[in-house]
Amino acid sequence: MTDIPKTNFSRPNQKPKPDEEESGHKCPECGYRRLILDETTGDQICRECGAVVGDRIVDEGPEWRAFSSEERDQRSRVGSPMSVTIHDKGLSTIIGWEDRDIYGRRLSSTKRAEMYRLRKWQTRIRVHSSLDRNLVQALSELDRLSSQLGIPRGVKETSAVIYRKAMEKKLSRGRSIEALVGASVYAASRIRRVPRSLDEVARHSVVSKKEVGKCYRVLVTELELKVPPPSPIDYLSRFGTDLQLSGMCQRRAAEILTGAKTEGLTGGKDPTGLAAAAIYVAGIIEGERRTQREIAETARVTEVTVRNRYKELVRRLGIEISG
DNA sequence: AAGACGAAAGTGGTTGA
DNA sequence: TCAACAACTTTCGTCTT
Repeated sequence: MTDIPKTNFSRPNQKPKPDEEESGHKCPECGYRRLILDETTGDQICRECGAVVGDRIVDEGPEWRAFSSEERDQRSRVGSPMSVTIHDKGLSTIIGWEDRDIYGRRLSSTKRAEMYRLRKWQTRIRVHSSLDRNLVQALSELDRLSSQLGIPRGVKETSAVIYRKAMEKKLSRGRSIEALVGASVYAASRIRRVPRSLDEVARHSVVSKKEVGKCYRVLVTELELKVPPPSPIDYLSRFGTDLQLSGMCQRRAAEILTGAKTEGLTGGKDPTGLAAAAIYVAGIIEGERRTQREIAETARVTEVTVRNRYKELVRRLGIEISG
């Protein structure tokens, strides 16, 4: 009756202790070895606590190519590249509150009055409608969620676009910002073929999986989003990186999955489970064996699923494995 | 001792009457 | 709306390396 519950490491939500050997480097914030590189920003993002660490390359966004001096003049940089993830698309200038000029001298009274007027208008214009206030909140939630999920910048931008479209269609009425942002992120990650599962999104959100799912369905139908069915191949690079597998091994896994698809083994099956199984088999073939438990944990499925899928793959594709 | 295996029962989502 | 169903999970005892 009073049995102490046994530790079961196959539980998908079981967190490894800090300092335990995991993939990636150690996060200075939380101690987990869950740092992953966001190629688009060069940031190291912790998949555990969402901390952004490492040397950030300042604003490496598009510096336009110029082929003539006129072009150079026209296109020389002013400020950061425009981004839809900033509520006013990054075009605003913030007027400081101090009544001093850039040299620290006090301003004349007429100048002071002018600055006061400017500031007043700025606050009115910048966040002038409830629509904008909603966006400000949504985009900060988007920031948080996408950094926790380790989502690349491009996907984040797509999420922001989807969210804006949802706002235009007034889909935000009666729905929570968090759920709508979660749904946008989920949709965007699938559209851009770096899928996160509904589970993963919901795990880092304050709203339930059910609600995110409901919002997602609304988004798809109302915005007529073209969302491709998730392919197990899309998961390979993420899982492969987490498990520190070579590119060769990942390619082998992709081959196996392609074979499985032509054999009709993929229908109705959990794509993450299939990807996990393919990685298991590929690991053995390429001499980079990972245990079923390790793979199950990174793919967030159970060992049993990995086993069932890989047995099926081996049997139906006639793959010989040794060891 | 860790990893792999498979049976059996339970769970949540989809489908079709 | 409900039952049947397939896929997946949980749990656990056993075999293999």
